[in-house]
Amino acid sequence: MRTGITIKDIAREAGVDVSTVSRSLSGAYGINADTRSRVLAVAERLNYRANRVARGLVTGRSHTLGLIISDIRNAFFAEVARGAEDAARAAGCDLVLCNSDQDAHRQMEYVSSLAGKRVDGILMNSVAVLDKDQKERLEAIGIPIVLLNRTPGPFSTVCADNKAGGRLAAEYLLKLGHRHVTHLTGPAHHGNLTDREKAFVKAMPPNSVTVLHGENTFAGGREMAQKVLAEHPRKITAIFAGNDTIAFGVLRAILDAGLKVPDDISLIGFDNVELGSIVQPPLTTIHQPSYELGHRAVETLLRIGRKEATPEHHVLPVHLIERHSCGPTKASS
Amino acid sequence: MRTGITIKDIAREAGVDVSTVSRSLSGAYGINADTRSRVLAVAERLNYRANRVARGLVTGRSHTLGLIISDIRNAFFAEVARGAEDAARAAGCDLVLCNSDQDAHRQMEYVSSLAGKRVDGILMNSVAVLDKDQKERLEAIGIPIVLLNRTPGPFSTVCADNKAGGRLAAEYLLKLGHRHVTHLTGPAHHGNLTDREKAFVKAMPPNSVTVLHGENTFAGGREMAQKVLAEHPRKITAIFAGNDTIAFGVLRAILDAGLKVPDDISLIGFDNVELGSIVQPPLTTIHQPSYELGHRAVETLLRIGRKEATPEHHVLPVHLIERHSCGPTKASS
DNA sequence: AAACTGATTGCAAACGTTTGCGAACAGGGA
DNA sequence: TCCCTGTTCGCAAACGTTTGCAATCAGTTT
Repeated sequence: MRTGITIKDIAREAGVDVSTVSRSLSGAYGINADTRSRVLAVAERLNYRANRVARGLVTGRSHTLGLIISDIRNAFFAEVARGAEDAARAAGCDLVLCNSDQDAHRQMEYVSSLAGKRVDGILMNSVAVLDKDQKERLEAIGIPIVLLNRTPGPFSTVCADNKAGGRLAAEYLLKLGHRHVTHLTGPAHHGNLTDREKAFVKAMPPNSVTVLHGENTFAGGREMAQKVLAEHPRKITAIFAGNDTIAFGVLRAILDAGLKVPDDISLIGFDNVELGSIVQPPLTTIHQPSYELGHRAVETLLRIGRKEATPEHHVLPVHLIERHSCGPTKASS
Repeated sequence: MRTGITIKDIAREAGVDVSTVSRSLSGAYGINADTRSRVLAVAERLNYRANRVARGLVTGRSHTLGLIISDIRNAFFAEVARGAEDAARAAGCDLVLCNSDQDAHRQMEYVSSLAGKRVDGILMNSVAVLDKDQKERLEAIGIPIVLLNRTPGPFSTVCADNKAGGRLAAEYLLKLGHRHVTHLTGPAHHGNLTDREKAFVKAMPPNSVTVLHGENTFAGGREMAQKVLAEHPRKITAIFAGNDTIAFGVLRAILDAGLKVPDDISLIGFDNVELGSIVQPPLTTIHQPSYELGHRAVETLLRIGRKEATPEHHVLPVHLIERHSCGPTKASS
C-alpha cells in the first residue's frame, strides 16, 4: 500500500541513494554537509514524514509504551496516566491506554496485544489477580514491565507506601477514639488495596475492624456502605475506604441515609484526589503522589529497558491530609 | 534485530512455505484443512505471536487510533477516553493517549507523530486553537479525523448539543430570577466552550452577563471566581461555569469566601460528572453523554476510514440535571 | 489420450526503513 | 609514482509480514 511520500522519493529527487537520505535524516556521521542540507531541503519541500512502522521493523524499537490500568475514570489513575504520558513524551515515546477493569483475562489480552505490536515496555496496575501460570507467561514474553504496586517477583515496581498509609489511617482513627471501624475496599486480591488493608488491620486492636470487599468504584463504595449501614445501624463509628473514589461513594450513601459526617460517622479515604477538598465535608485522606508515580514508573521502565538491569523497587512516601470528615467519638471508650 | 519467533520458524518446523503459514494463520481460503491445523499446532507449540509492526507495514493499517484531548485528568475527558477505548478495543484497535493542554503547537506535534506511526485515525478534542495554515496541513495529512466539537470544515464531528446546553442554562437561571450573572469559562477560542458561551449569552437579556476566560481546570475556576468575587462583591447572583471541573473550582472559591450556595450565589455547571452529586451542595448542571461521545466518535472514525465517505456530523442531546446549587434570587426583579 | 478444471501450495516481490560493507575518490607522505 | 588514510557515498541485505501469480497435481470431461 502506498501511503505518502517515502525516502525513495527524496532519494530520486535529490539524486542520491536512499541510504544517504536515511543517514542525512538521522544526522549520522559520514555525510557531507552540502549533500545533507540538500537532502534536508528536499525532504522539507516534499513534506516528508518518516514512517515509524518501517523504522520500528528494522530497529526493533517501537517507541511506544503500554499502560494497563483498571479504569481511567478513576481520578487517581487519570493522574498516574498524565504523569506517565508526560514522561513518555519527554522520552519520545507514546502511550497506549488500556482499561482492564482488573480482569485477569483482559489484562493478559492487553499484554499479548502490546507484545504483538512490540512495545518497548509495559506499565501495569497490578498482577495480583493473575495466577502463577499467567505470571510466568508474562515473564516469558520478555518485555520490560514495571508494576504500579509492590509485588514479589522479577518485575520492577513503583508504588506508594501503602502499608505506611494503612498504618497512618489506623493510628489517626485510634487517636480519635474509634474502636469499631469498617474497612470498605475493592476486590480481595488487589495489590495496593490489599497492602493498605493488611497494614490497617494490623495496626488496629484485634477484632476492632471488619472488612468488606466490593467494586473499586463510586458505585461499589456506595453499595458497600449501604449494606454496612443497614446491618450495623449504630455500632461502627468510622469507615476507612480503600481509596477516595470508594470514599465518595460511601459518603454518598451516608448522606442518603440521613447521617452526618463526621458527627455520626467518620470517614477517611486514600489517594488525595483533587476533588476531595470540595466534597462536604472535605475528605480526610492519605496523600500519595499519583502524578509522580506515573512519571517515575515510565522513567524506570525506560531505564531497565535499555540494559538487562536488575529490577528496581521504588516506594514513594505518603502522608495524612487532615480535613473535616473525621472527628472524635462521642462516647470515647 | 531478532525478537521472538517468527513465521519463518513455523514454516521450517511445519515443512511448508511462509506464505502457507500466513494464509493458515489468517484463515484465508485455499488452504487444506490438514495443513492448516498442522501449522496452527506448530504455532501454538512455539507460542507464536504475530508481529503487528511487520503486518502493518505491508497492509498499511496499524489498527491504532490516536486520541488527542486537553487533559485526561478532567473527569469529562476520562469518561470520553473510556468510551473511546471500549469502542476501539471492540474493533481490534488500540488507543494512544495524547494530552495537549489545548496548546496548538503540541496538538500539531501529536498529529505529526501519530501520522508518522500511520494510525488509522485520529480523535481530536478541538482544532479551534489552530490557525488556517495548520488546519490545511491537518487536512493534507490524509488521515481520517473526527473532532469532538462542532467545527465547520471538512472534518467529521461528534459532539453534544452545546448550544442547547447553553440555552438551557440561561433559561433555567432566568426562570429563577437571575439578571446579573457571570459566565466563567476556559480559553477564548475553545470549540465546545465557545458554543456554550455564545448560546448562553444570546439567550440572556442584553448586558445581563459578563464573561471571564481563564484556565479550563479546577485551579482556573477557582482563580476566576476569586477575581469575580473580589470585584463584584454583591452584584452578581449566579455563575454559569463552562464545565463541571471549572464549577468545582468556583465552588471552592465561593466556600472559601464564606459565602453560601445557593443562598448567596447560584452555580450551574456543564458535563454532569459523577462527582457532581456529592459536592455540597450537589451541583446543578447540564448533562452530556460523555461516554457515548467517545464511543460514537471512534465508531464514526472507523466508518469514515474505510471508504472515502463524506463527513458525518453527530450531535448528541443534553439535558438539565436539577440539583441544589441553584435557587431563586432573593429580591427577584 | 488430450485438455480442462479446481484445489493446494510455493515463489518472489513488496511495504519503508536501517546498516554493514565495499567502492570511489582525494589528499598527503615517502 | 606509489601507497596509505580518510571522507563520502552506493549496494544490497535485512526486519516479518502479505499477496499476486505461477506451478503442481489429481480428478474430470471430451
